[in-house]
Parts: sequence; C-alpha cells; structure tokens
Amino acid sequence: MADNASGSEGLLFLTDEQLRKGIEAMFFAYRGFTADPDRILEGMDYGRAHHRAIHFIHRSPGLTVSSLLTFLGVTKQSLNRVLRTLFEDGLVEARVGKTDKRERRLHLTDKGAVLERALSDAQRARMRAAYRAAGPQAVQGFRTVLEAMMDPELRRQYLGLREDMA
Amino acid sequence: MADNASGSEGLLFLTDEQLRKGIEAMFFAYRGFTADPDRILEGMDYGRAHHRAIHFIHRSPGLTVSSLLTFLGVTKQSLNRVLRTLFEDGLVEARVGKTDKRERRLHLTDKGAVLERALSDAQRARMRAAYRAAGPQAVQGFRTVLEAMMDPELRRQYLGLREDMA
DNA sequence: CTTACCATGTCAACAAGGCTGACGTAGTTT
DNA sequence: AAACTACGTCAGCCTTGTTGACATGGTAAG
Repeated sequence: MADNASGSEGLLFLTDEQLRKGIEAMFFAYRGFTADPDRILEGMDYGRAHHRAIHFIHRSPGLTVSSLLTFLGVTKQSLNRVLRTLFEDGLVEARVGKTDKRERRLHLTDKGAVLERALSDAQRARMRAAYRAAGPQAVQGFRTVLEAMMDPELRRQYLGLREDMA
Repeated sequence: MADNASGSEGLLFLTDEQLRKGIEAMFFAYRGFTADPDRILEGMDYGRAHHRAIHFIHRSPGLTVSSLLTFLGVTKQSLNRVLRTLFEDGLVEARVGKTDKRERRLHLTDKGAVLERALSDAQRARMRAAYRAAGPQAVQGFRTVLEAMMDPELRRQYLGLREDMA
C-alpha cells in the first residue's frame, strides 16, 4: 500500500489503515509494558492491581484512600480487597490524618518499598531501552500523543501531579 | 533532584522521574484507549475480549483459530468461550479449510462487520483526534517508541513478518 | 448538641475473563 | 496402523472488577 503523502503538515496521513496500526501498536506495546512486573508478581499472592496501588502510594506518599480511588478508577470494595492484603503483609501502612482524622494516609513500609523498587526497576528498564532505541525526538512525540489520548479528567490527574517541566 | 540537562542528543534525560512519567502516561492513555469501545460493549453480552477477537478477524479474514490464539496471547479455552458466543449470535462464521480440513477459517458475517465498524469507528475517532492534536512528527515518535516497547515476538506479529496464514 | 453528611471498611453475591488439566474427535502425516 | 495436529469441551479455580446494603467514627452545620 503506497500510503505516502504524510507531509509535514499532516492531515492526509490519517487513513484508517494508519489509525489501525496505531491501535494495534497500543495493544501490543501494552502487553510488553505490563509483562515484566507481571512476571515478578506471579507466584507471589499479588497481581497487577497490587502493583498499581503500590505505584501510586510510592509516588504520592500520604495520599488518602479516596485519592487513590480516583487514580485507579475502581470501586472502594475492589481497592479494599487489595489494600487489606498489603496491610496484612506489612507492605503498606495507614496513618490517621492530622487535620481530618477520618482519613487514612497511605505509606509504603520499608518492605513495601523493596517490592516497589523491584517492580519499577523492571518496568523502567524496558521503558529506558525503548526510549534509548527511539531517541529523544520520538520520546517527545510518544508523550504528546499519549497525553492527547487520555480522557480529559484523567489528563488532569496526570498533569496535575507533575512537579516540573513540560 | 534537579533533573535538568535533558540535552538534545539524549541519554541524560532518562531520569527515573522521566521514566515514571512515561509509565503513567501509558497507564492513563490505555484507559482512554479502551474507554469508547467498552462503552459500546457494555450492556450487550460482550466485553473487551470479544472486541479483540472481532478486531483481528476483521483485520485478517480467514485466519485460523490458532493464529488468532497467538495474536491474542490467551489459552484456547479462554478464546473458545468468546468465539462460541460470537458464533451463536451470528457475528462470526467458520469455514472449513480447503487444504487442511481441520482448520476453521474465521470470517465476520455482515452482522459482525456492523459491530466491528461501530467499535473501530469509536476507537479510531479518539486516535485520530489525538494524532491531529499532536501532529505528524509526534505520531512518528509515538509509533517508534511503542514498537520498541513490544516483546520481540509480538513485534514480529505487529510488523506482519510472519503471516503465513494462507 | 443534635443532625446530617463524609471517609472508610465490610459482608455478600455476582460476572468477566484469565488459567490448568484432562479428554474427545476429526483430519493429516509418516 | 500409529502418531501427531487442529480444535472443541468439561470442570474447576483465581483475580479483579461490579452492585447493594450496612456499620462506625469524625466533621460540620443547624
């Protein structure tokens, strides 16, 4: 298929075929994206849901349950099942909020931090390799497209917690 | 933690922080990516697994069950549960292979094609909007990074280097 | 200070979609 | 005839999502 004409001011390149390629790229890449952490978790009593919780608790220490809920986009019952095992196994601890004592602010324990490290090291290794192979120009584009693909609400979440840079 | 020095010939920009943002971008963007088809499927008796099967059958009409299996990366039992309902509802039909009669070559029916259209129209609309907003340069980078992120095996599938399904 | 929300946990039941293991049945190959 | 292959299927289990109802203690507003 000669699908050229993807000139530098680009509307013409948005053929259904091009878009389908993008869709499949997302599908296959996401599989790779989750593969390494999944491999680590397998055999332990944890799964992808635990990984996600651990990730966000690491990223925002002291966040509340309801904040975590909106990041993850699941029900509290679903999250609670996960959190409970993380408490029991001593990977996460909850401290009562200072100003509002109803809140439980979540933190990783040392033990939790160890697992977090292992998981994110694996995931970052793949991301780093991909970034290296693609180059900084491509990375910029990658982030731009992903950002544009998010629901506005989620994009706000994503951007809202950036501490710096663009 | 001043992460500056993200020079233009980039190795230095691969800080953990940068990588973490890439990871979260994947997470949030994938949610958006699946949101629209999910919305269509919800209420019907179908889910994301049906969407994936329909997608690949549409893309490669006449593919065999085992080819579909390797694209999807699930077990035959899992796939079969999905395929069965698609047969029963007349969205997909199987034709006995000409050369090898053990094979069942899968095709969408007209009815199946209608649903495929609805699903992929929704998904492409989002992809198209993101591509437009980001520009062709960014799209190029997007695809490059995603490709680099795939498992080698899956990348081969994606690039279509192994389609001996005739 | 009571009343009404709010943050969180929990019990119960259910569904989708993964998985393993074992077995069956045609059709193909040797 | 035997062995291998493509596919289907039964049965059971797991993770992770859902809804609905209810409990508890903290906060805020009347």
